[in-house]
Amino acid sequence: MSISVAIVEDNASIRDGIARLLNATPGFRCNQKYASCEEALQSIKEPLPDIVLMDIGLDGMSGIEGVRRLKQRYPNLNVVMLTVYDDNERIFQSLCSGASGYLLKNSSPEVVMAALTEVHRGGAAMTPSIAKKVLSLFRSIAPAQTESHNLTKRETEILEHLVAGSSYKMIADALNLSIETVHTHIKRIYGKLQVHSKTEAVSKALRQRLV
Amino acid sequence: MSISVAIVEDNASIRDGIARLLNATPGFRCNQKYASCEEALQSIKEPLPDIVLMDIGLDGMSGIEGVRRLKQRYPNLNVVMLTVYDDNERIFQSLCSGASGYLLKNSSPEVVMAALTEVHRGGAAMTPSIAKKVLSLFRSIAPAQTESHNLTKRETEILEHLVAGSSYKMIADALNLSIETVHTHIKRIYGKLQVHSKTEAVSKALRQRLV
DNA sequence: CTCAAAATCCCCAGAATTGGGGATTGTTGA
DNA sequence: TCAACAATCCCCAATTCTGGGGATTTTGAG
Repeated sequence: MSISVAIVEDNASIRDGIARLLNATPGFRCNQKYASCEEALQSIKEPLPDIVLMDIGLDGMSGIEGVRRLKQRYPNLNVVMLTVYDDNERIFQSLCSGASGYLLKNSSPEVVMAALTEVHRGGAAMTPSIAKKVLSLFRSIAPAQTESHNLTKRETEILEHLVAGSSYKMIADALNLSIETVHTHIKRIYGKLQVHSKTEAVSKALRQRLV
Repeated sequence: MSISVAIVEDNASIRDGIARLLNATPGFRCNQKYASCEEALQSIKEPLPDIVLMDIGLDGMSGIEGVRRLKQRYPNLNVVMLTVYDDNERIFQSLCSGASGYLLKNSSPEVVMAALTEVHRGGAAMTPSIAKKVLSLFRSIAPAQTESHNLTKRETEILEHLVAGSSYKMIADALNLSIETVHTHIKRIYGKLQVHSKTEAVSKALRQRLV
């Protein structure tokens, strides 16, 4: 079965050009074309396309807001941005809004097709220059790593359950342990993390990426 | 001028195989091979290779620590991870340590070559499945989106104290409230966040960047 | 001004957590 | 082989949370 692609793009000639290209390429088809996010949000329906190609610089709602709303309504829908913008802010917003890919309009048709194929397989796609910026953004917002508290395997496991919000009893049931054993492990965890409550432990665990 | 590549890889047959492949491919050359990070850090020198291909699962110093030290000494050196691991933690650590790419060992030679070319051009390279995980990690550490749970100002304030690990009594003291007031606020917070304990609330708050 | 929302306070009872004690059984590295 | 450590389990008492009820006062937007 070929990959069905929907296009959201205000420039009619670009829109039709991409659609024609897709329909002329074995393995792809395009039967949904929209000139705006509003139109897409209103008209798109089951059966959903496999992938939505989304422009950013649209009249009315921007493509970034568009992908946010599309993903909200259809969380499993794959949206790939296809745009001329390569500034950090737009990349950042798009990816945070749930886009599965970010391509620049100067990409060759082969690159776009390859990207669509990869996304359809469950991956994500970016042009290398975008990937570079993503990595840079990634480092800029990454929390600092801290020293190891050398928790044992069991302790780490129990800490994960704490983060999930489980009570002593729930953890005991899940791991087939006595509540007292869970109690003991948690006492040791508190000692190693230097905390005195579940909330503190959870907070520390999440902030320091212990889980 | 061809792209010069150094290899850090403990398995001799893989190491020599990649080197042979590179030297047999027009546009690439490989004249630096190391079996460990220690060896690479000691022997690598000007003129630096254009790119270092780094394994992760090495004897002695891991490739992640290796890229950190290499980038520390040569900030402009490009390092690409080539590994069998695809867990979030190793990806995260590698990229934060300064890697310009992350490839899986099951990638075809063509993909590896293409990635090296892109990195040499100043981009970054990832296999699509890795890119997917990077985007997911990206979202997980991205700064706040605004109030989706419409907590009031007071409720948010109290949630912050919960995240800090405070007890009802400590919060009451800090905000000059009665414990019962804190109790009431927390009951409302639980309702809005759809949780039933402090740990769950803290976990949700941190994961969704509500604080 | 007026009304709804926010913020404040109170009681109760069952459940859960915390911090002290202990103890036994494996595993494992020196 | 033996000590250190991980993992398991138990008791007790004090404290803290959670989930129901209520209630009153402040505040802010229309």
